[in-house]
Amino acid sequence: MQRYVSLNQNKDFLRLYYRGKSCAKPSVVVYAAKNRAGVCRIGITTSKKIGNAVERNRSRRIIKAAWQNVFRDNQIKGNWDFVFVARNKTKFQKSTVVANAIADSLKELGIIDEKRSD
RNA sequence: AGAGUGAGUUGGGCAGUUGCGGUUUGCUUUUUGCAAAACGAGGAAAGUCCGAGCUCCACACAGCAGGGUAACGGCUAACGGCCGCCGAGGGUGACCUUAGGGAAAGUGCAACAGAAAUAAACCGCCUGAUUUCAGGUAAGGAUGGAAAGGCGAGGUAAGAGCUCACCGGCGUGCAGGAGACUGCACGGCCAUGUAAACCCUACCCGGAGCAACAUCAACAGAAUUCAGGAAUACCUGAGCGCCAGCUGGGCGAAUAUUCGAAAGAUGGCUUGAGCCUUCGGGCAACUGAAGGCCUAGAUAGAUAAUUGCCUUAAAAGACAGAACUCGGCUUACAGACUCAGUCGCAAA
RNA sequence: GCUGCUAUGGCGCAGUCGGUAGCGCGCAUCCUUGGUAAGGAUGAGGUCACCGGUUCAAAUCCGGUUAGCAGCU
Repeated sequence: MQRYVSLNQNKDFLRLYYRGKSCAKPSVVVYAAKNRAGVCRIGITTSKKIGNAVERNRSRRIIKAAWQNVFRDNQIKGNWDFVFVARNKTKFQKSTVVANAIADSLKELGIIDEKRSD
């Protein structure tokens, strides 16, 4: 299993916000777009509205753990860039809840198959 | 048992599964990848309010300007910090608070009210004159935060430190103390408040900050001047750039420097005024010796997710995330625990 | 991470060597007009971001807190 590759350029985030497909859930917002990098890359946004540094770090870790569960349990067609935006509820939720939310979002966007996500 | 005071500790633990960060070791070996091991956020990491180390700017210089501190003695690398102690204020008490030099060097300000605000006569009182006034007087009234030291007695035409006792303040002398200061005696009777207003006195401070700075890579542009003497090299004068503000003074010039543009890699980056234990010195802050230990170094940013058990009356919950590093201060903080004083009540 | 600046009526701003806080636009009422706009008159609206200190007295001086904004490779 390969570790995640993170997005760190502001232009990558802007590209997903303007060009990518999006799906909003109460716990997390997902943006997705295809890339040519050969791997799947993710970026996590935690704004100052979430809270102080501890709460932002907490949200980031929960999303990262949820993404690792989704990436392990599902087959992703092609290479995509993802941006996950934390919301106010994220820091109070378990990572399993957030993982279900991400999986549902990716199904709606047609990135993963319905069958494999049991 | 109750109320209250001070000081300190802690800030969940254990195990399983899936994962993360740099380090070390081994295998593979151009990078890289794989495996194993131990380690991996705080008491405030926060605010950035002080003080230092470190780096660059003349290994940093002088004067002015500017800023800071403020009883006294000590501790410290240093400090605006800490300890002790003095004065003042508060509390029945344990104890707490305290930017606490100088207003007799000078200047400014003191609104409104009040007759008058640093200088005195509005009412009143007394004397002369006789209803216009002149003089004396700070006892009493009224205003104010503050009204000419307070209060009592003598004294006087009425009054007044005019005189006296006590208290307060100032000065001098003596005694005690390391000193601030305290106690006693004597003297004269004067001094509003404000210095977190300017200021004076004493002491301290050069500037900027790890996004500093160094090396490598990359880079399209601009500037590096003029005069005189001389030998292209040097000297003199002016200019330019840098040296936190001004003045002096200093430094600089072609594989170099400065400005601009671009923003990438590596170092700086963790062994340090370090931590623990024992013994010694000191009332204490702190310090000396011996022994032991190595305890985060990321660069969009690593400590997570999930399950079970323990602790708890119950629920793992408060405040909160290192970013060059230390010493403090301030602010935020659920719960739990320890120690030492105090007060009144009851009982013995 | 570091360095600065700001907070005053609904909005934009004065006032900061202390002495009872104002201006413009906006708002309300009245006048003017057949009616409206413009104009004129009157009025309301303020914990001077918050907490403490100095002072007789603080928007102002001093310390702390909160929020917002700007700059630095």
